[in-house]
Amino acid sequence: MPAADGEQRPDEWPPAGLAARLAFLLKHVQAGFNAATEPALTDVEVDGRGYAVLTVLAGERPLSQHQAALRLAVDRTTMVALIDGLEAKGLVSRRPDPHDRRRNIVDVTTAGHAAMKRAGEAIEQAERRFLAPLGEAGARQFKDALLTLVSAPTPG
Amino acid sequence: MPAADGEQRPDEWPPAGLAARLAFLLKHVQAGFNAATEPALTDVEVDGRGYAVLTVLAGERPLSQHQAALRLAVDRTTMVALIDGLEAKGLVSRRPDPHDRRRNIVDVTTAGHAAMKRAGEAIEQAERRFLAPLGEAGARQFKDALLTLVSAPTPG
DNA sequence: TATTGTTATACTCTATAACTATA
DNA sequence: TATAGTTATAGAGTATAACAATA
Repeated sequence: MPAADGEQRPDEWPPAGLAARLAFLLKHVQAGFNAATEPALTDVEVDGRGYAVLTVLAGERPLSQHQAALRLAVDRTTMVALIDGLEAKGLVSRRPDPHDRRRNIVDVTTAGHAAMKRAGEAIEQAERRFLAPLGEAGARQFKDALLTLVSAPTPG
Repeated sequence: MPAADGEQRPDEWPPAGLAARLAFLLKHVQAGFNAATEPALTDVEVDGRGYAVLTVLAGERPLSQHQAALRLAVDRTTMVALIDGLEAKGLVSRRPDPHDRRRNIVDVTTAGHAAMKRAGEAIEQAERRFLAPLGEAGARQFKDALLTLVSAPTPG
């Protein structure tokens, strides 16, 4: 993505031939939302990824690194760095699973819960602003559609 | 994205805390659609990106590399490699702009038009399959919503 | 001076392979 | 043998900086 914001748009946006292409639309909606969310999280200790990790860890406990990785659909090697980052900020802590010492159980600290709450508020506000062009009912339908596709068996 | 397909999903998918988070939904819908599209394009000479470049070049002529880059919202340095790839396959050709010799005008060759047509058919079929869980009206509404967001002024 | 194409370079994100320790 | 965490490494994708040619 090229500066997504600072970059000027051509006269015709989106280009006529791609205005109905799902891949193009998804890519740029995602880029637009990420660009809109980033500044909203500058005051918080976590970015969108960190928020997602905290949310999964806080939602279902206790969770090992690998279990959290499965729920987020990221590789367990990716999870290592994510947890490292959160742990360095004191937002989570690792401890060995007493029942299976191969595993690290990851707990969300008090500071982690606080950061998650603040990030969540900023994110939800960013979502409302971003989805405003759809209207309230339209935004709800849009999210429902996304959820349907994400939940769909194989293809989604 | 971790093998998106081969990877097993956890019991709860998407995780409860993220089922309403736009970034998470967009990321995984996009990943799912890309995974669904890729095999559909194995027989064609272009991938999704190449198809998008061809479509923009064929839709509004003549276009320089930089103009095409603006329409696709990619950097002009990125466009160089994209055109290189298409040119190596004989799908586009570069020629200097007679009115401004700093510019390369990029033409879609006959082979390029043929590849674009075949890719377009495969992609549209993949879209229909992927969006099937929404129903016909739902799929149309979903695409309309994406287009609205992509077209929105600054935030999208 | 500014713009276009190009190259070299670097950065982000994430996966694969291989190692250690546990099971 | 298989799994969890870790590390090192590599690949994809894309950006920034700098240069040559042209305007």
